[in-house]
Amino acid sequence: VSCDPEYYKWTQWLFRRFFEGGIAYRGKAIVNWSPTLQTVLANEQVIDGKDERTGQPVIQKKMEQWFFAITNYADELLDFSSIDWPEPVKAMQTNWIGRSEGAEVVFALETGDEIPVFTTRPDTLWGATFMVLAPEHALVDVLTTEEQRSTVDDYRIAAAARSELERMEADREKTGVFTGGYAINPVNGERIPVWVADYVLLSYGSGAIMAVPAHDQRDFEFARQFELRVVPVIQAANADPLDGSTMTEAYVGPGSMVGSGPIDGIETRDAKGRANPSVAAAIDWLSARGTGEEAISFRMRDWLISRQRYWGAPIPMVFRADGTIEAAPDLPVLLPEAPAFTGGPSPLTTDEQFIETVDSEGQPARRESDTMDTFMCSSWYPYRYLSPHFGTAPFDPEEAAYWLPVDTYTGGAEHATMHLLYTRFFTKAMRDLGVFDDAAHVMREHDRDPEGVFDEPMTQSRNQGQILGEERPGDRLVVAGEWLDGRFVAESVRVDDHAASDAGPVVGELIRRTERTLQVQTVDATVTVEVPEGAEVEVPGIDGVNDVTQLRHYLEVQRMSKSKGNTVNPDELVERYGADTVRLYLMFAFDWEKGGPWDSRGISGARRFIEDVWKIGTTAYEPGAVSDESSLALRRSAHQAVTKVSRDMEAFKWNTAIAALMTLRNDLLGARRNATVSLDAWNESVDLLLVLLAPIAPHVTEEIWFGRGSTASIHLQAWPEADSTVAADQTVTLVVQVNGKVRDRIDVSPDIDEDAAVAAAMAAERIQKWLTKGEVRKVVARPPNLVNLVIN
RNA sequence: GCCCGGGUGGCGUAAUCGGUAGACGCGGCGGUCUUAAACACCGCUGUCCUUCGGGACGUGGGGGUUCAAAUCCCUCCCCGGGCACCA
Repeated sequence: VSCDPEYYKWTQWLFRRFFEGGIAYRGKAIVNWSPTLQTVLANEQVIDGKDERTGQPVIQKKMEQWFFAITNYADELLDFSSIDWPEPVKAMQTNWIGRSEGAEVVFALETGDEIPVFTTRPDTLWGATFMVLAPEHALVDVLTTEEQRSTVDDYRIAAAARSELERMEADREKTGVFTGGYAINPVNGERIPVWVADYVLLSYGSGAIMAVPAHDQRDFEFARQFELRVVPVIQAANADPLDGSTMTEAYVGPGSMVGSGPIDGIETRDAKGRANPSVAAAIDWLSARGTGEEAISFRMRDWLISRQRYWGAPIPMVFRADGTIEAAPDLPVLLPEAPAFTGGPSPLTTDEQFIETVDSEGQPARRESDTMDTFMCSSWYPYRYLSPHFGTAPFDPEEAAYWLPVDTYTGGAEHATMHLLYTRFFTKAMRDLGVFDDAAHVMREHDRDPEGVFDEPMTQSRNQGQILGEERPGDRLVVAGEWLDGRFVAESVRVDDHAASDAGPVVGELIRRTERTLQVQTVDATVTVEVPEGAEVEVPGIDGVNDVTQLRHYLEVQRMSKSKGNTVNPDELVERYGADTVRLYLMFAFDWEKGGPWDSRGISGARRFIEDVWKIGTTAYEPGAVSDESSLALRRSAHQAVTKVSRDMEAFKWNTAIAALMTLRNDLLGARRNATVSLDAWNESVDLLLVLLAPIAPHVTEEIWFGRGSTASIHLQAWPEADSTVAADQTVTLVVQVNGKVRDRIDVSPDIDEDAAVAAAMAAERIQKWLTKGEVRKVVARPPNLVNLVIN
């Protein structure tokens, strides 16, 4: 329970370690502020300019906050080589981290200042015809001439007022203003104008760019908007030379460098970074001259963990009277129990009892009133599970040495760039700050190598899909009434699933209902039907006076939500079918990693299966005329099920594991009918069915298990291993193809050799007529499964 | 626009290495039981043609490689998810 002080004491303890180790720091930055939630949010928690919880817009605000230096780990976080995680999650994290290779190039200003610029295309420097700074860039003030001052100030104020949402609007026309200042292009000494525009973001790179309009679409649009020079420096093969004054879009593609001094003629490709010859040449040339160097830039920002909220663990820091900051000496720093909630700012900011404290020297000081992002608590909880009441550290090193890392972790893919990224970072930071040192020591004492054990929190991860709402057709309505101004005003509405389309003036499926207005899909149109109070509504099967609210409208397949009325209540299902049936159906009816729409009809098959297992396991079996052959056949089925279920469970293929168990069920029912199976074979097969099913249907299998005379729980039984001799097929089907098409199937021994297989194929009854149609030119034999005869 | 998934019967899905397409289940059809219905049980169920022997077609579309393609290659279309003025 992460809100319990026994837990968050250790969250705070970890924060303190992070602070002492330089991972946690206080910084001033432009951050996401949610006016709705009255708090700042991490970048990861802002989606399309809106907060991920309530979907309300977020604004940008400059504030001093606590950050974690997750960017220190950017490169290591890109390395997934030691873990088995889903491709989409790895791709999302990779994109989120956003590594770009390029160069940092320093532009000198006429004021004497310098502006470093990050670019992935240093080879196009000779085509840089202007510079652009983000509106918030510190040097804008310095650069702006008196003439341009008011224009620039107005633009910056307007940019600040613009929400993140507006700034991101696609296809927005480029805006910007000239500062009046100039920079010197370091490669050719050219004087280029410096502009301010909000398409340049302060948060990425250095907040300033060199603009190469000929070869960057955004710069091109800006150049055309403000009539700036366009100078091409890439010549595509077999094409006319580009003309900067007539180009209609930027050229981004391969070719060779032109008008670029020392790198003229060098090939340029689509490759990134040094893999592109022109980029490599430019970096080398810049480094040699000291005007630039190779550089890597990341899209990911440091993790902002301050929250102006009541809940969450208080950040255990103290502001001292002399302006310095230190860690709170005693942990936990408890949340006050009952602060005054005003609906405004966090109640902690006004709780003087909480705020007032003393520093490590006993001098009056003030507490940090912000709490930590709750993702902080979830970043390390698997470690607390090891020893939830351990008193002297976040976890018991003995347990950590034994268990870590987590073998398998499952959850939704929506956590890809939040929880699953944070927890990887957290583990790496904990490792580097020595939090796992004691556990590593224990491992060495037991002659185990701790190398790499604490690099990643979870070795294997899988994402489950989502069960969506069930599709449902709307009621078929027959509406009588009259047309009035394009609407149909009803006198009566009747539900009739079989009504002919000419059974009334408006007949069709109810698609939507809002209050007393119906959308009815007729054969050729969607009709809006107004149902006045007092109009007659008739719903067969519902007694008494009916009302429009009893009409059922169409439900499309989409996420379950109360407001859409498409939820399925698991408690009701468990009540009706039993927990084992519901669980089994959920595991059987979908590809676990994919999910899909709920189908209420299918659950009967799961229920039937459980009932069959019950009958098989609880009704005495009485063998009749026993044959070794059928006894072995049943045992084979059971042992093959062991193989399939074991393999499928490891692969999270619950649906096919259950299908294999259903096949065994079918064989057991058949065996009981024929009664030719020995009692031993029957009992062995039933026991295997129960043990294999136990993880999926734990209650019913346990009850049957004890009923069959066992004294120990089925869940304590060893996982069965298949006997490969028993599981081996006695005969296999040899497929005989003619020109790749299946023409016959014959039963053969599994160890048939190639010659015998071909001979059997040539002798197969249904092959004879094909043999008369031509000569056998070629034979492909894959005994014991297939023989293909090529005839023409 | 870029990056990931995915597209197979009426439906959910299956097919481990390029080798029997459709396992398992739902639904549907036929039958047994029943006064009847439900339940249960048995059989059939990709599409089309058929002289009932069988034949043709079939895994989003088109093209290719191969004795053989749901599976590999090229190309296009559609659906879901993520990112996106990231220099």
